[in-house]
Amino acid sequence: MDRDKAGAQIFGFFNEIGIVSQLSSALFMRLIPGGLHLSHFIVLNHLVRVGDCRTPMQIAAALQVTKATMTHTLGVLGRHGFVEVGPNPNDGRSKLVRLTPAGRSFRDEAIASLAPAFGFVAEALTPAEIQAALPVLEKVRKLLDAERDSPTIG
Amino acid sequence: MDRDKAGAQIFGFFNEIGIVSQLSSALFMRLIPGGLHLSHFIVLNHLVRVGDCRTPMQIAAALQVTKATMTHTLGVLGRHGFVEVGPNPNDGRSKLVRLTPAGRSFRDEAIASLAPAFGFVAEALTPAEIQAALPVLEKVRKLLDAERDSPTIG
DNA sequence: TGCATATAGTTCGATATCATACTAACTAGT
DNA sequence: ACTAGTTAGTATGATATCGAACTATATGCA
Repeated sequence: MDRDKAGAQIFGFFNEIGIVSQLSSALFMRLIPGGLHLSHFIVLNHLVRVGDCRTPMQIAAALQVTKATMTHTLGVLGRHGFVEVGPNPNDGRSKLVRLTPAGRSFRDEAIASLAPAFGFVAEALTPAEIQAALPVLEKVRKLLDAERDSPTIG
Repeated sequence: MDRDKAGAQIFGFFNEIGIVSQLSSALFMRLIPGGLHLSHFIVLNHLVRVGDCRTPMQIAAALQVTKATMTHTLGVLGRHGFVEVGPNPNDGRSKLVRLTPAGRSFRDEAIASLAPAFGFVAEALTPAEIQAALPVLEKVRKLLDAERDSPTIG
């Protein structure tokens, strides 16, 4: 049946994505200095890209983790001196996260030390190959995002 | 610089893969019956696909997790009655994992209940799109596998 | 045979993540 | 104002995963 074949194919597709994600995360964590976890680096990188003075909830939503996880992650980054969490003048329940100079330079150095390993992959891949896969991945991400917000099933 | 641009592009590529992996895992776990973790299901599915009577190490290597994790996962599956772990006649250090009928039918039912949600994505995606992305993902996986076995960096 | 090394699996401690429950503070409707 | 409901963040307990140390078995070499 067509539907079954499509199902099997999409299953293999997600399986492959999961494996690649796992392998790239493992490579990331082997190379990142200071034993920081990938998720910690991602928060630093996010703050650099979108600007700091975000609330924990904003970061958690952007990075698709729970707020409890974000509390934990910000605690780790704070203990490393990479972020500072202060009060939010606009909302007494909330807080504001700011990147410290140490956090910013750690992020920059981490990217520099990671670049060679991932450049190795980038060189083995043609730009055409990346361009073939990226739009599909983005489309899938949007589909999954939509499914998450308004489930068609359960 | 070309190299920097390539690095930025590959970074976005892996970032997108990570997000899709995370979202699809979350969707998976929302729908899988019985509160089983995705990793547990993956082991069941692996045993169905490659046949059982695998050793824990073989499964761990195929699924890219440590043997300690596999010990834990097989314990959970065993407590559910989905697998049985017996001695390995060929190697006294080792064991053999066998799927039980309950494990096999759980896997089948799980796939059936998962199919609609992922079929939703499959229908939004054209086969051409999947065929554009899959070979690239497989190539990246092989590159990362090779990098893991013989690191060019550190 | 006997010993050094390698491998399979387990155990243990640490950490990341989540779900749930809780507190504090904001918001809306009356 | 008050009250009900909502939202931000934290605390707690559970689970998945990993690395390192350990045990038992296997292998290779002298």
